[in-house]
Amino acid sequence: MVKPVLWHTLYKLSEFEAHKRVLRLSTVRLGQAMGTSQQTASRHLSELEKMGFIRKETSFKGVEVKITKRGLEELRRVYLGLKKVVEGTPNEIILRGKLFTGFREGGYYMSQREYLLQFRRKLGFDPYPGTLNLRLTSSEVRKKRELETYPPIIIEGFKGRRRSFGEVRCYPATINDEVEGAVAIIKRTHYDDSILEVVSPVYLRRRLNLKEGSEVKVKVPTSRIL
Amino acid sequence: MVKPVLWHTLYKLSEFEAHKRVLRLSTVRLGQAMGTSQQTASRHLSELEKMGFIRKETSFKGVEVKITKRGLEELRRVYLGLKKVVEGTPNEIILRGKLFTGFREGGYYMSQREYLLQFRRKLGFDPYPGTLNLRLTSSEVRKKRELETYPPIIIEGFKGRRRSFGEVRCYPATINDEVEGAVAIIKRTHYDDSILEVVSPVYLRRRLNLKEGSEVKVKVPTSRIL
DNA sequence: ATTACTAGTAGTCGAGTAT
DNA sequence: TATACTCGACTACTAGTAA
Repeated sequence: MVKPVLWHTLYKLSEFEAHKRVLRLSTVRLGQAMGTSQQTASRHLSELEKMGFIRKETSFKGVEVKITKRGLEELRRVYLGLKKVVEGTPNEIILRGKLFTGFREGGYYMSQREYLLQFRRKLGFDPYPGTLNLRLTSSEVRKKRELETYPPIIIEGFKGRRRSFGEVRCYPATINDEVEGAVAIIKRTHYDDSILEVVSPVYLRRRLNLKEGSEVKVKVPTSRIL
Repeated sequence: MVKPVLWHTLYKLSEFEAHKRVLRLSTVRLGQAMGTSQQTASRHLSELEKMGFIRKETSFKGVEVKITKRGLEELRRVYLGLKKVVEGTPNEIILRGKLFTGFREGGYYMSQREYLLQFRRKLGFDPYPGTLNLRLTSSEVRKKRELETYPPIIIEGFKGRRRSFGEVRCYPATINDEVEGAVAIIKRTHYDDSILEVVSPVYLRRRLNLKEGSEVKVKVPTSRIL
C-alpha cells in the first residue's frame, strides 16, 4: 500500500503533467506546490522512485521527473474508485469487442477438472471447453478496467501435475442479449489489456452464429455486487 | 488544504458508500480497512468532522458516519484532476442549456465601468450589457464543474459606491458555432450550479434568433490553457 | 543555482485505559 | 462491547549545510 503523503506527491506531479512528458522542475518549486519544504519534496521523489512510480534524473540544475506506467496505474486505481462515488454506480457495464481466434489456451484451461468444478459451483454452469476471445478498442479497454474494480467471483488457482494454474476472476454476463455466461479474467504474466475472454455453457460461435471479426456485446450487471 | 492522510480516510469512507447513506461501523473495522489502529481511525473521524467533511454520531454501539456535501466536493475536486490525467484532456468542452430570463442582474454587472475595461483588455471585446442565462441539466452541470477546473481569465472584483462586486471567472467560448463570446462565472453567495451565464459583444437573443427555452450550444476550447 | 545528507524537533501513531 | 483520552515511541518534518 502506498502511503497517503506519497500518493499526494504523485498526484501533484500529475497536475504538472509529468505523466505525459519529462517534467523539469526544482524541489523548491515542488515543495511550494505541495505546501512543504524542499527537503521533503526531494525525499518524496526518492521514495516514489524507489517504489517504481516515477523515474528521476537529478542534476545540479534541477530534477527531471516522469511518471511511470506503474505510477499511472496507481492514479487510475483511485480515479476509478472516485468515479463510482462522483458519477454514481452504473447498473451494468456493456463491453463490445470483435471476435478473433487466440492460441486456443482457453479450452485447455476450461477443461481442467479443478476449474470445472469451481465453475459449476460458483457460476452455476459447466463451461464449454473454450473461451471466446474478443479484441477491445481503447474506449472498451477503459470500461474493462472499470469492471475490474468490482469484486469478482474468484475461481481459485491450483497446482497441476506439469504446471500451476492461476486464479480466474469472473463476472457473470449476458452475451448478445441472448446467452448467459461470464467474463473470465485470467491473470497472466504477459497480459494484454485489450483482450476480453468470455465463457459460457454453450459453444457460442455456433449458438450466436459468429464469424471471425463479428462484433459481440457483453453485458455485465453490477447489481449483484453489494 | 486537507492533509493527505485525512483525505485518504475520507476516500476510504466513500468506498464504504458513506456518501450515499449513513454508514454504521466501528472504528476498529475502519482502522483495519485503512491499515491503521482503532485510535487513529477514531482521531481521523473527529478531525474530518471538525473540518466539515463528514457528520458523525457516536454511541456505545459504534459510529454513524455520513459524508457531507463539502466532503463530496473535496472528492470531486480530486476526481476531476485525475480525470484529466487518466482520460486525457479534451480539446473543447461543449455545454448545452436552455435559455431563460433571470433577474437581469447580468446587465447591471456588465455595465459597470470597472468590469467593462477589464473585459475589453482581457477578452478583447466590450460586452453587451446583459448576460444570456442558460439552465443546465445535471449532465451539463458536471461538464461545467469540469470546466471550472481549468484556469480562467479572471476579471477582478472592485468596490463600487454602494456595494462591492466580486471577481468574474471567464472562459472564451463560441455560442451556437457562430458568435464569439465567453462563459462568465460570477462568485455569488447564493450560487446555483445549474445556471450558465454567457457574455458576448452582441445582443445574442436577436443575433441568434433565440426565444425563451431555446437550446443554446456553448463551445469552450481548452487548448488556450497550458 | 541546484540536490540531498545530518541532526534536532514537531507531529503522528498506537498501547493502555477511562468512560 | 463501544469511543476516545493520555503518553511514550517512532515517524516524518525542516533547518543547516555539504557537494
